[in-house]
Amino acid sequence: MVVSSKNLFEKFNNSSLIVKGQRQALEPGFVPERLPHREEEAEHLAEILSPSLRNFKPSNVIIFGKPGVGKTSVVKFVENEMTKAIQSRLDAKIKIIDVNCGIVDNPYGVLLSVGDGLLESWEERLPFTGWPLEKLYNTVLEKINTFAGIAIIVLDEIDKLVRKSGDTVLYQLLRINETSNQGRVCILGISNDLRFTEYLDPRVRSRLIEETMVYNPYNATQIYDILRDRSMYAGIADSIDDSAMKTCAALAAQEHGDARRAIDLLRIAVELTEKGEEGRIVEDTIYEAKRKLERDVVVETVSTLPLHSKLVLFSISLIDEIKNGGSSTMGEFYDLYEKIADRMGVSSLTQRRVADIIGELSNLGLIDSKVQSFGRYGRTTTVTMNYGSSKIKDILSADEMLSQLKDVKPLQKSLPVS
DNA sequence: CATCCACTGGAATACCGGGTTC
DNA sequence: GAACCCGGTATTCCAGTGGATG
Repeated sequence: MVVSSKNLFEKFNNSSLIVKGQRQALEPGFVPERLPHREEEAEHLAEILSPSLRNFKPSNVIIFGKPGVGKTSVVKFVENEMTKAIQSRLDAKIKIIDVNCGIVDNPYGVLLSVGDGLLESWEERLPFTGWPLEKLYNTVLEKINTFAGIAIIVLDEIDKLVRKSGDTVLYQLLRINETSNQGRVCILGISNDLRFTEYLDPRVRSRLIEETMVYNPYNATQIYDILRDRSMYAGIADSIDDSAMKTCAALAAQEHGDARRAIDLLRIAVELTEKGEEGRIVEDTIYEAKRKLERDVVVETVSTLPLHSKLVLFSISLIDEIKNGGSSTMGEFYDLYEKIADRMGVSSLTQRRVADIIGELSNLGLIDSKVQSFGRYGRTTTVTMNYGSSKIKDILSADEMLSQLKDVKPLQKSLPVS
């Protein structure tokens, strides 16, 4: 091995030749100073929330829109602006509490986040489990009362919360305004799913949804503008071909106008270029970035799967291999899965549970599954692989526990001829 | 239109981390 | 600090259901 006399970090240290500005501008969480094609939405939201500056409770709002259409960005942007506005008015008592329901999706967690968001000092943090829900709720209520201002609770991915835990937390939060004589809460929900309100109790629905906003997907031109903006912030504008930027925008526009994906692509293209020699982002770099992104997503999702999901996926890929891309039925891969689990010395899950795992894998896009009826011969789910089974097996083999299965072959006789 | 297999929704159970009480 | 309470999560258990084919 050649050991250079230079410091090990030298080659990473000298800043990129491509990124001459803020690198964060290419990261998912970045909130720019202006939001191309979302100015009106930001203004509208600010208008809805503005009563809080005069100590009135604003209407509750729900923002709908597909992923990557700027919902969260607009909200974060307005939050920042509002924080600035509060600083110049000492009389306004406002707290903004962010809850990401994609992560915190149970009643206890949501109430806890609200309670912690109202804290004045670090010491009074609430226990993250253990208390009866009622006690937690009363504590939160008390805190809101002593705060005696307006708490704007931002529930990102509110649809996930409702789907998983129902609407009781929302009911409780809304009830604060009737019980509390001092503080007020305003709920700002962000949802990917237009229909989640169907799961709500009518009383909750009418009180929660006082205002709605629907953000439409961006088209290619709009994404192009966003990308140009971001490349300015990042200082990469001179290093990227216009055609590459257009391609990037076009690819993302095809996927429901998802600006986040466009920015992801751009970021990866930048990273690829930094490692390569050309020093310029061209159209091909974007396509290469796209392939890398897709590959990474599959590797990431497969390798972070829980053990039993991996085993199920493994069985499916084995059968897929034997049948040369054919589909397999519940009976087939469940038998195989049981054998594999047995060989590994772990107790197998029931078929019921495996049926759910199939649903999860299918949601992740790793497999396709559909229920098929064979008349007299009953009903079953058949699944097909979405990615090459050898590729999936490779990723799975990276798992220590599974590497020993590399050479497992299902017995031919266990597979009925289809 | 009966029949067959397993899909599917919900109740039940087990276990976990953590607080509370005595 | 043992025994118990609490809510969350994962899984199992059970029973009702679906739907095309023969």
